[in-house]
Amino acid sequence: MKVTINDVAKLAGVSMKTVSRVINKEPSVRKKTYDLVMSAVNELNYQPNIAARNLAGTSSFAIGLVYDNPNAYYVIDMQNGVLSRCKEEGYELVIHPCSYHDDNMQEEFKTMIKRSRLAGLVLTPPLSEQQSIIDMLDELGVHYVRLLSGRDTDINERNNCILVNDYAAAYEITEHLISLGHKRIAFVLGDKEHKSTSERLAGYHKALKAHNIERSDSLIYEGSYSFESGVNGAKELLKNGNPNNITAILGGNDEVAAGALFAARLMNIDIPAELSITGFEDSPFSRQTWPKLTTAHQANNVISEHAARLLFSKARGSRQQDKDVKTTFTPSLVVRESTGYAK
Amino acid sequence: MKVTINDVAKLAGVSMKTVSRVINKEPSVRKKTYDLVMSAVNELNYQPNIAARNLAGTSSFAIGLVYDNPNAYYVIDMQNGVLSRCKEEGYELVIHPCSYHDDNMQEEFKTMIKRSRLAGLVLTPPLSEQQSIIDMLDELGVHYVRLLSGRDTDINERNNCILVNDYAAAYEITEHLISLGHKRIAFVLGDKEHKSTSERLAGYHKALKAHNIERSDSLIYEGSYSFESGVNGAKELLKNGNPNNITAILGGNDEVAAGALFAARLMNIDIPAELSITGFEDSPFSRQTWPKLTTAHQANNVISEHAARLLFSKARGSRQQDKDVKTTFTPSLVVRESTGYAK
DNA sequence: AAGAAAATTGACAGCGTTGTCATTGTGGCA
DNA sequence: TGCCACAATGACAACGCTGTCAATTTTCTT
Repeated sequence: MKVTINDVAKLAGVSMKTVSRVINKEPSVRKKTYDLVMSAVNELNYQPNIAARNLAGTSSFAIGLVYDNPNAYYVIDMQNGVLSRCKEEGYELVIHPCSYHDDNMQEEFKTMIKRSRLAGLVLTPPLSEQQSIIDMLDELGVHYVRLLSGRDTDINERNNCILVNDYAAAYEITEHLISLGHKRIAFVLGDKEHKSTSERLAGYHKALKAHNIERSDSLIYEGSYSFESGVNGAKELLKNGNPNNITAILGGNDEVAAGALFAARLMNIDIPAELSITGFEDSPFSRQTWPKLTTAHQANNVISEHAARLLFSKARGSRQQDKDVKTTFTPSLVVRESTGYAK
Repeated sequence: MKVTINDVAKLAGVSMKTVSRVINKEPSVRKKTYDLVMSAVNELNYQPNIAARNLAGTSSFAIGLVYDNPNAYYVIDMQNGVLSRCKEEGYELVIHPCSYHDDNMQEEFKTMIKRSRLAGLVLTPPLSEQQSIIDMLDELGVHYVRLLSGRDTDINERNNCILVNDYAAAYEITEHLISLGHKRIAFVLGDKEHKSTSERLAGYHKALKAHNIERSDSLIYEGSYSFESGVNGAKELLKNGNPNNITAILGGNDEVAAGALFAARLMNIDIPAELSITGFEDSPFSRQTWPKLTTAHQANNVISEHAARLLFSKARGSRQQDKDVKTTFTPSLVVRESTGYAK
């Protein structure tokens, strides 16, 4: 019933170890032997036993994805990207959502790492930006790759990071609004624990400056990456008859923008005639509002796939830094119906 | 560095096997011995090696969640529910999205099952409703629990199913609309491959009949569980000046309802003054549209947690059918702003 | 063509648990 | 008290693979 490595070895007429070499794609196996073994593998439909490999080998055949993010679309994209790479490599994916607010999270996290002896971890914001976590992983000697908001110049982040250039993207979005004649542009920020928040804010400031538009703190609402925050932010910014003459609102992400849209509707404000709104990320969200959102496209599944790629190439030993691993991504502007000329 | 079962045994002054018994909660260990071992476990902060347990034991310490569902909120809820149970039991969760359209999916699926020797599987619709999959799993002798749309009376579905009574929920939703005076109630159906679609339709029919309202095929749009389908369905149903005098639309789920809402807005139809719309599932979606959706609340995370519960209780050997496993769930009506009196 | 170096393969001992079965301890009953 | 049944524990061999290192074969030198 169960086919083991011995059965394959017997059929191929080689030693068990040689079969092991073949399935692990180790070098120094003659082509002829390789083919011989592979045909035996196929004939018997052999599936290596993961548990045995984990036990005998130094590293395991599973990687972990760690996140603390309430945004379902984001998480699913991340999972799918990493998963597609895992499939390719014959690894399993263990998902590990956790809450960074939780005090004993870190301890629990450590336990789980030690238990499962994962081959590596993909960390997403904001955990990827938390120094204490990084330190712990370094101490434990675990391979990991961090997904971060950052610019090309941030290469001091060693070589285990995938950077998303929110700064440039925010610049582009802001400039788009400016080009439509907007000058009083508000910003509903995301969680301040996320580096993306400060990066996006910095990009926005930079664009304002480049076009000689004065910045004002009264245009900034410090919120979080949620629909509710978008609602509250817009309400706050526009209350009392919009004293700041805001003509456009940058949403920290698509959810926030959708929330702002919602609030605008409650206040009978027409989008985009009276107010322009933009999102960030281009999640399905941005196509399911009315009107559809102008946003910055960020292919989270592609990004996370590259994160996994980088992780595997690191875990395999840094023989070669895979060239097809792209380590910097810049979201690009997608113009839809939620932005228009300033009134 | 690494603490093994031997270290614990030595410290506790018992044999390795006894420690094994304790950590596996096997009966027939004296209380005194148990405490002795446990204190050694705690002192050394011992973590059993999962790989070794998998290899030596008959079943592994991970379960799988299988889904083919584009709805991110749904998937995340499912994952989180199962995950919370896994944490409790010290198991890992391996996620396995797959596409039932894909021809070699089944083969690939089989391979992965054999590879990872999972302790069990939680299957979600529509895969849980696909006979060929069930047959394959039976043949492989894998434990599984199915999440299905069905009624209490469907107990012929052996005892490894968790039922969601969409029939009753659709009845309730439809009755809600009828009580508001609606008589021309349209229905944008979900994918026909999903049993929930026919169940929801049946509940709707039943409610119409109970209130002597004639049914009409011209009020039914056969779509799928997506936003786009909701848009198209509503457009189709209401086109040419709404010849069927539709005053309410049942969305197959919240996404569909959101799509219908979107379409209505494009057609300048006021919700709920001119048209009532309802969703299904009470996903975050239903609170992020304007107006918010009347829907049927379905706690997917709770449901999936119970599915995992059931799976564990089965896998442990059917000693006792855990009484705290609830196997039937009926979504309940949540009235929000998208429904109103018929005009 | 012999000898050395390099490439390829194999033998064998773990990896850290659990299953099996044998051994020891404990309490009940005649 | 002595014997038996049964509960509690232990010894030891798997589980299916990989790491190590030694043996063999091939290739290259001169």
